[in-house]
Amino acid sequence: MNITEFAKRLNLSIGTVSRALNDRPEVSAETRQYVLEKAELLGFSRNPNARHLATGRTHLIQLECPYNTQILSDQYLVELARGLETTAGAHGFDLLLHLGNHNKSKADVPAVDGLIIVAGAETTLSDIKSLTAYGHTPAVVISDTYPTELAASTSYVQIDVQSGVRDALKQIAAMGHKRLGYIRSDNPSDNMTDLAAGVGLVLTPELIIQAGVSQQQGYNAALQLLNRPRESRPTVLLSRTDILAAGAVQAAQHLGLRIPADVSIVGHDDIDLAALVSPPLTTISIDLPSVARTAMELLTDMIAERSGPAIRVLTTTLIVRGSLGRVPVLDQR
Amino acid sequence: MNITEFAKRLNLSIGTVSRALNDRPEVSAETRQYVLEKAELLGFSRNPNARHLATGRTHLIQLECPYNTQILSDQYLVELARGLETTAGAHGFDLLLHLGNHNKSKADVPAVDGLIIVAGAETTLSDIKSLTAYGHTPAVVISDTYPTELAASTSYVQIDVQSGVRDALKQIAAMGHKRLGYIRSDNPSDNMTDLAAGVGLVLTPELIIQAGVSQQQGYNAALQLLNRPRESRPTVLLSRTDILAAGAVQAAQHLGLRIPADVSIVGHDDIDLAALVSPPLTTISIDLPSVARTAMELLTDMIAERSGPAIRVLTTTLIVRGSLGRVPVLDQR
DNA sequence: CTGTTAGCGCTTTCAC
DNA sequence: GTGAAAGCGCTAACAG
Repeated sequence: MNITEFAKRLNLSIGTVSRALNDRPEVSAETRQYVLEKAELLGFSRNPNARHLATGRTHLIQLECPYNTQILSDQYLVELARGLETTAGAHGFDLLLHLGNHNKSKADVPAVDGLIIVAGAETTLSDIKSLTAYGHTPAVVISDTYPTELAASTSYVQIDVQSGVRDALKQIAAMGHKRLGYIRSDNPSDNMTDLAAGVGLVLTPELIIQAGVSQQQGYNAALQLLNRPRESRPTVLLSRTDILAAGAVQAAQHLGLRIPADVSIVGHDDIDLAALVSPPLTTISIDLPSVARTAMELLTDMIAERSGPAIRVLTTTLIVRGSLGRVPVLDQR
Repeated sequence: MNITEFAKRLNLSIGTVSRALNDRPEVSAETRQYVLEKAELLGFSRNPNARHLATGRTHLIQLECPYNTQILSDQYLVELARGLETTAGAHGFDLLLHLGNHNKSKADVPAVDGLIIVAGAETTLSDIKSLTAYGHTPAVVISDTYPTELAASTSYVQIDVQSGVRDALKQIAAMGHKRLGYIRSDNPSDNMTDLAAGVGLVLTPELIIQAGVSQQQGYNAALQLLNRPRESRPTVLLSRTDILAAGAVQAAQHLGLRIPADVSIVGHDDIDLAALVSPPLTTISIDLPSVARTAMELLTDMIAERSGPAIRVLTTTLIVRGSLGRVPVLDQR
């Protein structure tokens, strides 16, 4: 049944029915009530496609993820998606999922009101431009690096990883550690050495391992670091993600090292897994619900043209759990 | 720019342009080529909403997940979603994500061509009916239980958990185990006791624990089972999910039990995690890519009206890894 | 093979 | 406060 037939049954014009259904102020309360009741009764609901065409809005937001990226463990992704969906729902939007594993022809881009782009290490400005049809579709990019150039109609939620890392390093130094190992993912652009130096820790190149994404890769990297001779073996490992850290925990255990008595391990992201590993991971927490909320609010504001593009920086914080302890006595200098 | 203006610039009628863009056979090759080139050049692309209204199709498939369900670890969900998206993409469909954590008013259901419903323990037939608008929208339900009643226009991909469980139990029995512990999730309807009996294993009620979903819950359940007096302590634990099994592994290790020398552990689902735990989990594998492919093909066939609702049963298979071994000598009878 | 035109089902002016 | 009618931008049936 379409609105014409429905209106006919109610002896009303389609205009009135439409206004009632859209909660417009011009209809009398009784009429609105009557229309709503009848719609329920007769099982009438409007054709979304027709509304989309008439209004130019679909209430759809596309979540665009890179296919394989370091920070995105599956848990991270799901936790973020849940947060986004909740906020989106509160604003009347639905989430369209693009995991980035298929190359669509530019022709049949779905009609979305906006995009949330989760940036990976390889996401370029030109990717963003083509996704947003050169700024025609409002978008929010979630990234851990500061945007070098701003695209039109594109906001940024920048996750300031440094803030939490700095806290972690401070804490690590306070615990007496001198030799830090760093298991990093694929992102080449971080200045961990400088940050470490800032708290008096020396991070030499041999103690930095480019690991990747998976727990297995974290395991291998940690093995390599922990198999060094005792006097140059790091007493604490910092990992770019919790998944890598979980692998590091396994590696330590396989080598018969106790955590944190023999070696401390610090993760990053604070996904659910972090608290479940044993010992639970001290980790640098990204407040994902708050990332999701911020991103979605920037986006809905732009869609509603309440405001233009903006940049929000969210800091990360250290969550202290059992995997970080004092430096072993033997390694105190 | 809309199709009218675009056609005008090409000195063609909108009909011809539309046919060329839709790859219809009635246009000459040169015209089609010309239209395609010009579209690219002038940056013209059709308004999806107008197409949706005119064709009655959106090329959108809604992925409906229960909010919190036992089988669905985040990894399981993402692996399934990736598979679905790949197959959907190959058929020209996009995926709309509904994680089920917001209650939408029935009024603004998005316009989708079909649904994939991941059934949880609490998903009822009436849930399915309301999601599909009482069979008006084609749907495929992915479930591990056999549907009691069929909804109209609704196909089923049933994951036959029993097949793999039977294999696992056979293998467990062959390894000499007598006392089996079972860590189950929230789904009350399984006949593990009967299945165990089928291979000569006795599964008494005390050795079945209703755990839940999380790794922590698996840990607790395993602790409870493994803390029993030696002569009644199970020598092998079977878990309903890999996440629970991962918790069980932790519990065993905390109790100083070696896996599999002192206790064997078997998981379920074969998510990526299973191979990464140490020792890697023997687990009952659900071939998620194949679940995804089957579901999506059933759905696209129904959408295209190539075929009606159907039921496909996919079996599970045992993947043998390090966490399952022979029964300890002391426990041989 | 191409042009013309009638819908698709709604929203939204514009009258009254 | 309500009705009538003009779009929204496309597809597809119908002529030619």
